[in-house]
Amino acid sequence: MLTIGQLAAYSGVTTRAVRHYHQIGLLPEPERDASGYRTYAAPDVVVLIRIRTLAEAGVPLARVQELLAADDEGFAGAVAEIDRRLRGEIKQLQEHRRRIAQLAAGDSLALPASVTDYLDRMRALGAPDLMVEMERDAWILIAAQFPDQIEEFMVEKQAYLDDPLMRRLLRSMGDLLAGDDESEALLAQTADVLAEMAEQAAASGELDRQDDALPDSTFVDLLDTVVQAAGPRMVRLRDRLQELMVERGWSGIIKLERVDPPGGRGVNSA
Amino acid sequence: MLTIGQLAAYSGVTTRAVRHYHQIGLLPEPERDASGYRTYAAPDVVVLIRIRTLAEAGVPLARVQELLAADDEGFAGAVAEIDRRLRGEIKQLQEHRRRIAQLAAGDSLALPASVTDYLDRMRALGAPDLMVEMERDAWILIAAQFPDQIEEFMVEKQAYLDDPLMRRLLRSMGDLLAGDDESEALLAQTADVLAEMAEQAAASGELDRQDDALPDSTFVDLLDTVVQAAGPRMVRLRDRLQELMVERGWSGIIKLERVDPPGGRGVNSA
DNA sequence: GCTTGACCTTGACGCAGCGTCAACCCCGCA
DNA sequence: TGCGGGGTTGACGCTGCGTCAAGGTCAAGC
Repeated sequence: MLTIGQLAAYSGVTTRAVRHYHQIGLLPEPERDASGYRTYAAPDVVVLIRIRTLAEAGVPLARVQELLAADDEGFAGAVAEIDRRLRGEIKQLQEHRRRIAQLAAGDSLALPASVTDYLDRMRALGAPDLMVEMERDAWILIAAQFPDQIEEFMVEKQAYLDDPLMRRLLRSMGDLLAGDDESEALLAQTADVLAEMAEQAAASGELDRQDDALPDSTFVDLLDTVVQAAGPRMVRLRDRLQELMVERGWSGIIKLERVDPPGGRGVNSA
Repeated sequence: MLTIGQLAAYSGVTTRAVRHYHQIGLLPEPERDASGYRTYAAPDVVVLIRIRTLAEAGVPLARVQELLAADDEGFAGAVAEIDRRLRGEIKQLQEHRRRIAQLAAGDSLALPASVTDYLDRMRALGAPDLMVEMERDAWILIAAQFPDQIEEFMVEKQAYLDDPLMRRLLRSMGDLLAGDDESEALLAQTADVLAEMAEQAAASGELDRQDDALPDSTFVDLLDTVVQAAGPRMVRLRDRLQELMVERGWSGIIKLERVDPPGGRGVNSA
């Protein structure tokens, strides 16, 4: 007669494992001796070695019983299925390796290379850090929402960076954010550039495509909160620019729409 | 402002996952609105997308925080370590596949091919099923205990099967087990064969090697319980044969030892 | 204003396969 | 008889959530 420790030693498992197998009903509870110890004999060792053999081959405990009782045919079928599962798990882990290698290769977290290229170029053209970070967060959201279209978007955006108007805008924004406070003249100048870009976008028909790309108004709201997250100063700046844009006949910043300017035309009505 | 469901949808995870991340402190708990709902904004979506990106690449949640905060160098190091882990898991699964393929290829559970070959040959030579099953279980125990020596043992055992004495023993055992009851004549005949084999083993020095191979007397006891598991009839048979063997100057069956026979010599003293 | 259905809340169990205490009992030896 | 090294049951921990359970809330249609 064997104690649980001896059984475990002969079978090459731990005592904890044996008790676990009892608990899940894989191994029947044996007789107890006078003091409550479980008592085992050779057949238990044999069964336990079989269980261990299967478990070490990756068979889930829940299926071990079935396999122990299976005939040759059933056994072969079950084994084939378990092998399929193992292959699937291996493929998944290999996919994990691929992804993590990509991350290590410099993909900013959650952004494809095309977007990080774009952001790098913005920075190189003098865009202030705060603005680049806002762009980055916005593009993380967009890339998650429209993963299939992100590459087209980037082609378009890269083309924009060649436009002298965009260069001027980036410089203006840089100037605006450089000091602690912003001058009205600088704000007006920035708004002028923005308005001019809006006209150009309207002329090229881009505004219509924008409506297709961003049909979801709540998503636009979400993008808007990126600005809020950038801090109160950025919000104030955005609000001021929006006011100035309305005077120039445009509402919205993320999603532009033509509006009637209040009061006169281009006149400072504040 | 977003609810947890909207946050989850934008980030591509489940609400349950978001709450889980709160629970483990991976994502800070946000403000609540008047009715106790969690309220989120864009930065939460951004962080959550980053978390998902890492998690989908196989980074354990416990390390995600660290990776989000890491600089390029630390990030690369951590990624390398995670890749090592993934490689290890893949290797383990491949090992599982190898083993399960072996099992499917016909290895009886927990026994190498050499032993199943031996058992098959025993059966072919007319050994009764009950005896072969006892042998099988005994060899499962031995193979688990002495995995490195099992092949040598089998070479020796296979040689035995060529011995005419062993053939006679198998036939005798078959005859003994064939009926419901066993005749004294058959028992005596079987004991004679056993005694002759013992003499032969002693002459070839095999008994000494047996002492080296089975130093553990408790292991011999364990092997003995294999007989008990085969049923009361087998136990009775074994006991009777042992008595007869003692008369012929041998004790034990699994581990033979020379003894003084009681009373006369080869005379039926029962 | 009331119902309905979708969404929110906290809390808790479940999964695989045990590892690892904790608190207590039992056995053999000096 | 005391001690040290076993044994026993019970329960929590780990990973990453899924899935009830039992409500409270919100928006919309009647």
